[in-house]
Amino acid sequence: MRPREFDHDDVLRIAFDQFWRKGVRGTSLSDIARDAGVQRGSLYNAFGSKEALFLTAYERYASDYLGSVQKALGSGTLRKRLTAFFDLTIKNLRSGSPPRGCPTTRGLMELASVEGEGLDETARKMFADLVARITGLVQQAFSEGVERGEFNGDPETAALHIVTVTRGLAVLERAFGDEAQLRKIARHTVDLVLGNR
Amino acid sequence: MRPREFDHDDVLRIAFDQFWRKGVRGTSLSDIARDAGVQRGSLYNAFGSKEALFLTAYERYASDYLGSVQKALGSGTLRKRLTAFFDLTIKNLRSGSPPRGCPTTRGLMELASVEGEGLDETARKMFADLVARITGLVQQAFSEGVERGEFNGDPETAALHIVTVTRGLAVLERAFGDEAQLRKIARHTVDLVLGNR
DNA sequence: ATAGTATTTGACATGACGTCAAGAACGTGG
DNA sequence: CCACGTTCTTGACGTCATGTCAAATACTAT
Repeated sequence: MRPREFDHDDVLRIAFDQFWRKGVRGTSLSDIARDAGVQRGSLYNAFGSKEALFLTAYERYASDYLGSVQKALGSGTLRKRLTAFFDLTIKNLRSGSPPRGCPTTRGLMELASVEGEGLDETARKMFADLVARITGLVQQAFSEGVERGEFNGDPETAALHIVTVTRGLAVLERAFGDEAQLRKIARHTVDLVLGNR
Repeated sequence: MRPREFDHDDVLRIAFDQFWRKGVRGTSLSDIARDAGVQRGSLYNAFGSKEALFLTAYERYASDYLGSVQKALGSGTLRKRLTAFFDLTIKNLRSGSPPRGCPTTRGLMELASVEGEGLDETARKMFADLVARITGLVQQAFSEGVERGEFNGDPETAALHIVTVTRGLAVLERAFGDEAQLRKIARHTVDLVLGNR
């Protein structure tokens, strides 16, 4: 076996960063190859296609991100948990300079086209899966809140509402880029759901 | 002057439909030209570029859509107005078969990339403008609700929250495509904001 | 050492966007 | 009524993207 001349993980990091900044369709393999100091052909050999490279790179991100969501939602009062979750969400979609928005939401809206047979459908499932898992974690936080008398209502509906707001924040971020506004909406939402204080 | 051999508006409709279905970057001018029975060159002559064609086509949609939002939010109790607004939102993003999602949200997330100088920034402003106008209309509905004693709270914050939820619905639609779930979230949001009935 | 195998590399095919010059169709002024 | 100019159309071209392939290359394991 001839040894690979580049680091698999380095390329994945570089690729994800480019995809995040410029979108999947807006990023060419030549860009990534140049940035990584690799020949384009080597990327095809290692990953198969641009789509496959994206999926692999995104999976790394998704698993990391899910971990931090779990951590944010894992301890403290329900109010603390939700606040931490919103903080994490906003921090994520305002990361980078200039900020890059939410990779999941951006990817989902960009790739989940209608005709989608090939990648589009695979990618859609991946994004949808992440959103579903996150919703599950939020729902669990609400359920525990019910047990502790911090919340009375349907945990599933409440979780869906919270996650919907976070996805909406990802959209508003692209539209306005006003972080203070995003925080205001987040605070308002928590107050609305849990009562004013 | 040689007369144009195709209908300007027909092409805009066809183009917007394609952009909506497959995304801006996912649609080629050849596709549109074939669909419209026009030579690709004619499109360049008439509109200048793919981006310009998209902007023109989108502007038509935006102005129509803003009109229907205005209508939905224009009369009845505040609860009726918000419900009509959510109904319109969901109907819009579930239109077509298969459903095509929200063109504004999809376009915004697809095009509002970071490097964005040229089109990206122009398009971003256009999308952001529509979202801002809609927010204004919702805010006005809340303000009138305050005057009539149907609501007490900050209209601006409330409007931002509502619009955030509608943008979030556009994202969840792509992820899950479950219309009943979207309606449930919408109903829950109205109840949350206006009190349980 | 050598044979085998995976990686690299460069050439190629296809299809996208966009430009350009030449041709075609129509109004208009003599 | 005819030639002229303006606009639209058409096809060829350049560039850059994705993806494939065969040949060259550099290790590993026998």
